[in-house]
Amino acid sequence: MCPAGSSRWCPTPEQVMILEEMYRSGVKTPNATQIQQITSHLSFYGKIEGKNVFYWFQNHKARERQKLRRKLTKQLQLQQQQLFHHYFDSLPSPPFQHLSYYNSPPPPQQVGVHDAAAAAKQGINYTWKLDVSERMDVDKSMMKMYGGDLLMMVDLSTPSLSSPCFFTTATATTGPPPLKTLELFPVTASNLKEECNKNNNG
Amino acid sequence: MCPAGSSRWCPTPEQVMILEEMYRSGVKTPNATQIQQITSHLSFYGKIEGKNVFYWFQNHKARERQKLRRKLTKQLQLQQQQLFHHYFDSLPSPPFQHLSYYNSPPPPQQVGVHDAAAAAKQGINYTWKLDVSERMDVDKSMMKMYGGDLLMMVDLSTPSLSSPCFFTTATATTGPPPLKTLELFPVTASNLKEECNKNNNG
DNA sequence: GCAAATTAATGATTTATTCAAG
DNA sequence: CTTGAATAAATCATTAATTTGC
Repeated sequence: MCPAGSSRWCPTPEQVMILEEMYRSGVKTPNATQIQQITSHLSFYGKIEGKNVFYWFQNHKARERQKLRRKLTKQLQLQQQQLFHHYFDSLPSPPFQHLSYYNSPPPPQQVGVHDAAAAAKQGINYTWKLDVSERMDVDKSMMKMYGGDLLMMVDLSTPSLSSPCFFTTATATTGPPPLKTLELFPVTASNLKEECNKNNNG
Repeated sequence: MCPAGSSRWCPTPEQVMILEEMYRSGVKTPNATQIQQITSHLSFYGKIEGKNVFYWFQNHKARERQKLRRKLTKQLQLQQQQLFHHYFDSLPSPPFQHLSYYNSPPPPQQVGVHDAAAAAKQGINYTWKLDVSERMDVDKSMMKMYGGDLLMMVDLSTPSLSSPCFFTTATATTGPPPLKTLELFPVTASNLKEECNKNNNG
């Protein structure tokens, strides 16, 4: 909430909602007329003046661009992974004819922890087992979902790269995986998000 | 509990608790690696596979959004009702010059909507009132904002030219301005549809 | 109390939209 | 302009909660 004698505008949820809807509708750089109309309209929902609207659109536009740029760089980083996938997809005879694809690496704000040291600092110590035999099950079910379309799941081999917030305890390839590590389930990831954002901003 | 030969996954309370905790902690769209790790982990508490985790996050995210939207929409509509009264209660003695503004097919360089059909599909139909007497205040704030760049201000005199989608509502010479236009307050297409669905289902 | 009927939640699929690369 | 990749929205389908009449 907004402090009583705040020196700056605190938009109400309604105001934000309307502004965002207008932005989506194509109003990116309203002129003075539009700004005033918007201001008049929004003043019903709370204290507001023209410059607030002006700044809002300026900032919002800039930050959308920023988001886009970030997404673009992420996309570039993704290229490697995709090449990786295509490589596996073209393999002659994998255990299954088709591998499934179903999701992407998370957006930057969810990743954020870039190394073990940072993770350790915040006391995040996920330690999970990955049962290779289960991967096949998933692949099969995924195959159904997307009708035989390509793959994913393969980046499991590089979890520490694509998903720095999680650690995977390497499972020995011989014998059934011991389940004891399951007890180390994520106790709390309470400040995971903040840390991730913080790191990501840097 | 879950029927024996159930066709769908029935999460245990522990699984749900953990999933929700992760969601709150910032995991909104886990990638394949994370999904597998989560799956492996949750499998300790009961039968589960990757697609269940995948779907759970998809659904949970969507339904949280939906909940939020619904809440805001309700609030908005409530306040719009209040605005209806507020507006007419505060009407000075007519006749005033009022302008109605239709959110435009914006100029090409700011377009987010690619054609009229798309715009129509999105239900873009803002209709606002503008009290001309308020424009003076704006000019002052705008001047300050733009630090002497007066170009911004001049198009106030020709709103219908600079923004072809501004209409002037002829104020009836006999009686008050038409009241019904306020009902056309900004309502997004998604909101409408959502409400329709809600009504149909209920 | 207790099922049949009804409603609400939610898991699973399908469809539409968005963005950018070719 | 078309297409691929990814996501979100909408929808379908089943399970859980609940209401209702006995």
